[in-house]
Amino acid sequence: MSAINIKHLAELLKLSPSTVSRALNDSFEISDGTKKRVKALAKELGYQPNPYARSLRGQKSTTIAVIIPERVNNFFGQVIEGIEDVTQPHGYHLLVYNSQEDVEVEKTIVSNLINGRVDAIVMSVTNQTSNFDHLNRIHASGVPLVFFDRVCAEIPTTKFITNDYESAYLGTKQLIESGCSKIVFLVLSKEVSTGKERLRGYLDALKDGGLTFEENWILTCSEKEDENIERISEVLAEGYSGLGILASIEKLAVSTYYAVRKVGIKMPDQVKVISFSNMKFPEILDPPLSIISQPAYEIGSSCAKILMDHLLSDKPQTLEDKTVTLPSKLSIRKSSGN
Amino acid sequence: MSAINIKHLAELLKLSPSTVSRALNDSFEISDGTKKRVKALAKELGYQPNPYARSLRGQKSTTIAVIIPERVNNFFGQVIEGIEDVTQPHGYHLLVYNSQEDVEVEKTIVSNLINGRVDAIVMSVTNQTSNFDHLNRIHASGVPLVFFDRVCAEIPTTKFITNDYESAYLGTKQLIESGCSKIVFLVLSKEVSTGKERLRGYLDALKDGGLTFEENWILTCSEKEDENIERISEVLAEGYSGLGILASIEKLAVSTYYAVRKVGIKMPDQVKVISFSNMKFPEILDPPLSIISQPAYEIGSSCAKILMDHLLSDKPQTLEDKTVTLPSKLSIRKSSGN
DNA sequence: CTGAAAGCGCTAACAC
DNA sequence: GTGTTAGCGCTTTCAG
Repeated sequence: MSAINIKHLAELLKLSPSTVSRALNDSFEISDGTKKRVKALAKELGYQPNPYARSLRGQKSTTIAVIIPERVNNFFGQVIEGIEDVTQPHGYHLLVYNSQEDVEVEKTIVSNLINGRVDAIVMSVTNQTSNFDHLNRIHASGVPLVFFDRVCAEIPTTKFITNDYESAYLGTKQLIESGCSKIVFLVLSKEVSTGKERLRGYLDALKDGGLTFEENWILTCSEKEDENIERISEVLAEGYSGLGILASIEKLAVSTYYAVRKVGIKMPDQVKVISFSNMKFPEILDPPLSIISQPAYEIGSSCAKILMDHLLSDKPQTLEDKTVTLPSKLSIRKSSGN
Repeated sequence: MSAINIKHLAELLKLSPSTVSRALNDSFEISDGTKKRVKALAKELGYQPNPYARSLRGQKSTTIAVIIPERVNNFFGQVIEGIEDVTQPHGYHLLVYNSQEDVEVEKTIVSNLINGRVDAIVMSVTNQTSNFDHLNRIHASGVPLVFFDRVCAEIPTTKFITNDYESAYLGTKQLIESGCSKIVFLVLSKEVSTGKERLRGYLDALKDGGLTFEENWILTCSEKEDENIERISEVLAEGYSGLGILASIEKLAVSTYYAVRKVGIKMPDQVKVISFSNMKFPEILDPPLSIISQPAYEIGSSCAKILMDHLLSDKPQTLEDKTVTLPSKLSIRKSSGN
């Protein structure tokens, strides 16, 4: 409120505000002597420029928005860490929003970002995002936009994803090779980019592995954990021998563990499990979980690097319409029978 | 950049900017007719007020800073979720910063917040924060400041914590009752408020339980996981019968699980473990982990509520100097021998 | 009920 | 090398 500003400094130094400003910004037209005087006083009084005055004047905010669909999640936490490690040294600030897997919330968030609040947006869309008008509007408004993980093919910009198709293919193949003759695919949304690709990989692996896919092998789950455990339990309770489960989301693997306990069967003897997951300690689960882990930190830092290049460039081109794939890693452990 | 602004709207409507502004803000002195006309056009053109112009003018930012020492962590994720759920409906934005357990980073972050960038700060200090000058400066600058979990007793403001002393006491007591005669306390920092309190609880429980504390029962760990596993392994390898471990941080419990595997001993037979932790699925670890879980979401929402009351008040008082304790919950599972 | 004008704090032409 | 002035987009006196 009563914070110190340039005018105030100028009065104390008997200089004009513009000189003070230039001195603080190391303009070449200011003498070393005044620069020192000005900086000394600024430091002494703990002067910090008002960021919003600067933003208004300079038409940039040194702020980036990050929109994720879920907060309590290792993957997104690591992505943000990657973003922050690249942007913080350049003095950028991060506005972090949680769309809570709700398109309406996503729309609201996005509508707040088209008028200069941020210099760029990094986002992963919700499971439900099938209409892209709000994202098109952002893109049309000229705010640089980068997608990661859950992307929008329709928007021509840079996207960072992982090899979802291939990973799901390999995971499924692994289950088949471990002796599974029925493989259930647990998914939250078949509409979202990652869900689609993982489903494709799963289906192709089934075909190549000589298994005949049946519709009910796909279990579309919800955000309600209890419900999911219940439905997975039903599948487990059928007692099909040679059952495998490919969980496309970590939390569904966790629900499977709970279901296994509920039904009272043995993993991996009676059901084998592989999951997409970025948990830190899959080895200490009972049994140790085979996971496909995404290079979350690298995804975040890559997004940020491309944005920094763009934002710090003298003649910013629009962001290239391309998709960069960073490979995930499959780690086999006991849950899948090995 | 070329975004639509009030002046632009005014020209199109053949009105003055001030009238447009008033209409959009539902001023009582504007006729319903013009209000409708203005709002219609604003909506049609997707007008969004420039937030920084508004901030500059109104001397408030509708933005809150959240500073956490670590990003990939369930506890902090849940806290932020709690904060966001309260602040988002009021139109507040969240700048989230990660101090990475580094006081210097914390200082830098904080110094960027004293000049109007945010209307309030919610923070949990780093493990190393023992000098409070930078926090005092914030407090002196008049920006409302709320601490949670890891607090600064020295700064007279509102703090939300959990019953660290009591929880550690109960956890230790539980280990003693399960037959432990030596209990090792794993801690990252004995300087930080939570570390101090948990240590006190642990020590008092030892005393009341009739165990004679020895200096080497406290194992001060580092941020290096490998090193921690190594040092915990050494303790485990001593083969002390009746060994218990109280981990004051989740990641140290995880390291203990790895150490147990490395050394090849049995949990809970040869070592019993209880940990502070907010992990989502302690039941599916091998063995299921006894945890003291903090009410993270409530802590976050409580911080936010008090700030909202303050910020939305007509005559904001300074935030009361008080500490609110929200109780943690001890859940006993097999890792501690039950 | 509406308009004109000032100013939030900063920077960048434009003077000199 | 330094000062004067204008203006970023908005709200809010003050006029009428």
